[in-house]
Amino acid sequence: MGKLVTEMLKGTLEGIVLAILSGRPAYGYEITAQLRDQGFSDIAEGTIYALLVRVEQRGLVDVQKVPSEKGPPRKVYSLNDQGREYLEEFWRTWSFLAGRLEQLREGGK
Amino acid sequence: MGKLVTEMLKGTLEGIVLAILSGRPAYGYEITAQLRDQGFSDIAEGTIYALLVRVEQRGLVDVQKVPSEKGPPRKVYSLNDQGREYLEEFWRTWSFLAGRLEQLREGGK
DNA sequence: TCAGCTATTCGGTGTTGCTAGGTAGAGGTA
DNA sequence: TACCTCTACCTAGCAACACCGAATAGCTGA
Repeated sequence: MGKLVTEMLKGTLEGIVLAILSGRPAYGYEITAQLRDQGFSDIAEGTIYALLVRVEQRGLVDVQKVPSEKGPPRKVYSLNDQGREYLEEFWRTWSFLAGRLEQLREGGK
Repeated sequence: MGKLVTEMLKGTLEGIVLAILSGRPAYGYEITAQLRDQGFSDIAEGTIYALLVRVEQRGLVDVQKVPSEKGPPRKVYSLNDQGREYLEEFWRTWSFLAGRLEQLREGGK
């Protein structure tokens, strides 16, 4: 996709990644691949790693280093309680925004 | 609301404003007030004006200066054909993103 | 005259995703 | 050995965007 998605991802990508982690723990490389499979075709790897560092520093996730058979050790992230709380807040905010936009879309027809 | 909304608005606020303009022409001050009424309580005025300048420079809107009875002349913006096309693209992108997030939300339960 | 509302503009800041590299481990091939 | 490929992570510099704070300007009513 294009620049539109890029701008929209600002603020939502974080929630997306946390939502993925709420399902099960995962590591950066894996998350990137998963997102690409799901249609976010041009997500940059660096973006995900930087994002994971940020959420870790904010204490939303726990990290565990796990050796890989195929390369350098993986940093496996898992959502902790604080992260789960934050994710709920994210969903509330998202619902608000999505509601407004839905309304605007209806009105515009 | 908080920082979450601020970050989410990046990329979507533009579409929101264009969607408002697709209903009828409007000027900056009016748009700001309307957004605040609709729940975007802490939208900064400066943000809207800057956004309007951007979309004007990209040729998505036409501008007309109209005298006001209550203050300085208003700059009334109206969506043109190019803007209408762009707005459709915006909705497509939004739908994609909203779909992905909806799916994630379901899965996370 | 001065406060208050309307209406627009601008400079500086922080956050965020992208670009474009680099580092490093393990396996396969010539 | 030398080289390539895949896995896996990291980093510096950049552009876009929303916010903050302040300034400017026109009009009205106390």
